Amino acid sequence: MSDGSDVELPENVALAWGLRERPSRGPKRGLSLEQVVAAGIQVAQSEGLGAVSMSRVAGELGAATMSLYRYVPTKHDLLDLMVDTAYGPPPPPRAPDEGWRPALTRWAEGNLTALRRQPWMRHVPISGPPINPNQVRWLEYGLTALAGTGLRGTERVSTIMLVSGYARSWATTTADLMEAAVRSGQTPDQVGLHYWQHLARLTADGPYPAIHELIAEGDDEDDYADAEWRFGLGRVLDGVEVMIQTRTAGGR
Amino acid sequence: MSDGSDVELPENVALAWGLRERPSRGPKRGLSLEQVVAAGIQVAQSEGLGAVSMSRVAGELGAATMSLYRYVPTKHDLLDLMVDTAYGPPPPPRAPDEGWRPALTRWAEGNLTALRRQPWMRHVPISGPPINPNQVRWLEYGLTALAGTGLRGTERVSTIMLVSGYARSWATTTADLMEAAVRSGQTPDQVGLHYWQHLARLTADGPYPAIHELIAEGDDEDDYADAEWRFGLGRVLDGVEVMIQTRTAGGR
DNA sequence: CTTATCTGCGTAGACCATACGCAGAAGCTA
DNA sequence: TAGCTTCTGCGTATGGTCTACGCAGATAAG
Repeated sequence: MSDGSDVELPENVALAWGLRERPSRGPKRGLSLEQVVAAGIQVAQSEGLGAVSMSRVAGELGAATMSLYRYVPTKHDLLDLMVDTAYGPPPPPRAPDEGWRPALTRWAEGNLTALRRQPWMRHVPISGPPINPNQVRWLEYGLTALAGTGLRGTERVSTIMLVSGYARSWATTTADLMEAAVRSGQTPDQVGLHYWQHLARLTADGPYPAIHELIAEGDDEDDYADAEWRFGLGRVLDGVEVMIQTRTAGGR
Repeated sequence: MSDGSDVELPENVALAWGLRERPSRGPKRGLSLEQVVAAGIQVAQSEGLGAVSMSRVAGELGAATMSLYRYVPTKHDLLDLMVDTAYGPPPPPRAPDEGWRPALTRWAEGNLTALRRQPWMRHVPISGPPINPNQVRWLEYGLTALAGTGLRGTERVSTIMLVSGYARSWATTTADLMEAAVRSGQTPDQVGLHYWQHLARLTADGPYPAIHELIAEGDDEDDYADAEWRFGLGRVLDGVEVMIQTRTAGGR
């Protein structure tokens, strides 16, 4: 019956997958987990993650603070749930006749889009490997993009982590810049300009030749941001391609 | 005298670069910024970032909570300063006769080592582009590794960001796993095993062929962690190499 | 010696997460 | 139908958090 390898699911995971059947004894619940999560997302979206407190979220629902703890074990679990549903489902998976590269590109851009639409998500620390429903769906589609490439299992996983890590860090940096701009009432361009000015001044008297060369070279692109994203992603995928080609060619 | 393009440095940056001369009027200071930062690091290192509160750090120094605000404008600025000094200086820069790839590899591994030595750093959210002294030094050496490769300025910056982002996200995931293990009194291997077991159970009845294939393939490496790190880094650098070679060969 | 300025720091305000326990609602069992 | 069990929302309380404000005393300039 039980083979001993069974370890019961952590509470938060069971919750995320909807595996907690409501008991039939007591009074009916006035709220639902989905409502609580949605209210949390709404607060985060409109006022930032910092505004997400148990009492603020409860207020949004017309409930008392402590009521939320009937739906969620801990605030951090609520945040995890919020991230999972705010991320939403992944973009369409690789089509039968599609190459791995366009599929993985779409997957990466989906990551970026999700993070851009809900920028507060970048401030929720990653609590572990992907285990919640949407996270798992994203993982599935990411792996699907790499099926049949000859990459080993761990390599496929590493590649997915590599790409999503890139999307996250890129989204983070640009969103930080954007928010700094809004805070100071400037355009992002101005903020970027000030950054380089400050950097130039601070490094002026020190041994920073590479930075000076960089500054001297100047930098006035139009579609700067998007080009930079594409560049990084292109490098990552080129690297993956190199490996795939050696696998496909060399056989072994 | 002033050409109008001058924008004064933000307070926290000036502080980080030691550009705030102490005024000569009042009584002598009982502490120094360095001491405050060091105390913060010590608390973070021994009890985790969560234990770093103004009162805890002040206690470490035998001072009152509010005294710290004579040295640091805000708690978040303290955290930024802590990260900058805990990161420490970068590893040796690219030697004259050294290729870009070993130099950048060393740089990436330096990132990883720093993050591993002080794992609490991963929980301090990145507050903007690198502007504090050690951050700038790391940037300098990273760019140095790419000097003379034919890469444009923005491309060099993107590459650096790509590599450091990879190091950060990889360090984060492994440290999370490690801490989860410690918390539950298991070995990291056991935690990893449980993860795959849970994932298998949760996806058992759903449309997750790629995940099932991954699980079926099994995964029992010895030096698993390190191999995975090297794989991702290798992919990134291969991608960079592709671009450098087209630049070097094709001219324009 | 006066005066300006800076120091450490006590107090207080406005939050926060969450442990505990209670009154009442809902269903199960007899 | 009665009683028991279990579950509900949520009030209260504990023990934190950051930091604004302002005061008493120290220091040095004029």
